[in-house]
Amino acid sequence: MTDQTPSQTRTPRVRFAPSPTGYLHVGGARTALFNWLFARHTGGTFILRIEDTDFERSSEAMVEGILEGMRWLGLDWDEGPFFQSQRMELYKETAAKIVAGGHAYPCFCTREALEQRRKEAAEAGRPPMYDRRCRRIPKEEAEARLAAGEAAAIRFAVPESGATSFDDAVFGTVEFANAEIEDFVLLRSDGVPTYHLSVVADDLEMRLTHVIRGADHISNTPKQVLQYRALGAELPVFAHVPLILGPDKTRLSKRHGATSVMAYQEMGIVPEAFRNFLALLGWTPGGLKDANGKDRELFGSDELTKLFTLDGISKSNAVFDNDKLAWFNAEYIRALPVDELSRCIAPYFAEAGLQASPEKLLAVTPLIRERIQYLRDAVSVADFFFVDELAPYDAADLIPQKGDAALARRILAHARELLATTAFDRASLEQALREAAVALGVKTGPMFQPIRVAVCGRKNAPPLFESMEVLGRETCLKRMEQAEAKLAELG
RNA sequence: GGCGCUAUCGUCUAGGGGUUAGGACGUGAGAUUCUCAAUCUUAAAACACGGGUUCGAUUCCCGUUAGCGCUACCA
Repeated sequence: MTDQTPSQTRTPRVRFAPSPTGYLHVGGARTALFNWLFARHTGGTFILRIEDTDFERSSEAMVEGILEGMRWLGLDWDEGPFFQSQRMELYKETAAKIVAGGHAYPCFCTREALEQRRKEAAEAGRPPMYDRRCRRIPKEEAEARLAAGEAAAIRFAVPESGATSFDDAVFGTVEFANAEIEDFVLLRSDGVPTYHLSVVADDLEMRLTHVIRGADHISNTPKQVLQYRALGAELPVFAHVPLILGPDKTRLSKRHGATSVMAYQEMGIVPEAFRNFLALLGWTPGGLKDANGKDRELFGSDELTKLFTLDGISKSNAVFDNDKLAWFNAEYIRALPVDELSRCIAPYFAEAGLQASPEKLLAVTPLIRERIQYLRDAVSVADFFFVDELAPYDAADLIPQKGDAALARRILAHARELLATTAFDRASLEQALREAAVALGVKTGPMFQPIRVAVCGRKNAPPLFESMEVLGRETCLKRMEQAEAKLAELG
């Protein structure tokens, strides 16, 4: 049976509840994004809750890492961060309520005994479920043992027959036979709640209307539904989001490369691009065509929040495609105003140890913005603007066609003379050098290559005249002389 | 193994009982061009398989297969 709840009619309250056992990873980021988009779309509340009940694996550094990732992505939360480690009383009270209702019981089995039995079951080919032996201990006996100080975990008493189901906003009705659900632990013998208890207690206490989370939680959901029922509480709307996979179609993990959100920041992904990309991984806005009748994919945050609904979420897992992310990123980079882009790339030059004044960077930015996919690429594309000495390059690159070194020499010598006197703006430079090409009887392609290599130190570079203008007469002449010397060496 | 979920180009996806199965990324070709990029044009590229239901299934149903998830006193 399925509980229909008024959850969908109340002002939505949703949450992102990561456990700080690692940095904010791509999958978590998308879950957070979906919750955030949903909250912003509906005018609801987005809550951040840190699930740090696993003290061994949780750390403060990871909490900070997660918050950093959230901030970078621009996913601002309205309440929290709340820490489960600070809400222990709530969980104990909730467990006590469930016990009082007769839906849970103390279990005196030790971890070791449990493990042993599981092993035996595995060997015997039996399902490794808890055998519910402590459920049969008479109440008085159990209380006596508790009173005597015997350690006990609290287990939920799952109905032995029937089925538990829920209506998922993405997957529809999902049903599990109760016989398949084991008597899971609510409270460990040291009094620390398990995930199963703490989510339910918190989701209830925080009055969440929707639980949007990874599809890996589908099988946990009946355990939670059972608790809602035991507590006489109404169910939130569950919406399970398909998982993000690596290129080999296994769940995305470290061995697929960058998996931490901040690694993408370091590569020079812009947050808007990442959001756009992530949003479209497992979700599509309904039937949006551009002027040419093609499906649109570029959506800014405002548009994303306007468009986002749960029923656009797909059911199948999605492979994380770096190439597509790079494309989104390049699109966003090109759409950025020049001054903003130049501020965005500045840190990468500093990191590379290059002195890049804001003024010069601003002049360089329009020359490279169509040539980078990641912000970080700016350094490798534009470093020659900011170095005193060009990195060594192959002198052979100076020679335009079929080893005609003499031609290269003539071009460079002629151009150098010209550049000593012509006005150093792009238009004048272009005019002068084009005329020179005619004078030398050389096509523009071969004409410009030696100059480009001499001035930029590479065969592929931003537009020549604009680059020379930024570089300035002095630098250009110096570099051309050096190139001529290199050519001479070559013989 | 058990349980659950899923299945359209290489990838993200649209579509839906009768379509030339649409778009995007990537890839190939061409155009443009001072190189590279950007841009434009263009090409190749998919309904996992087998049974039903139906006049007709890629679409609905069942099964198979595959993938993924869960199977802890982790979350």
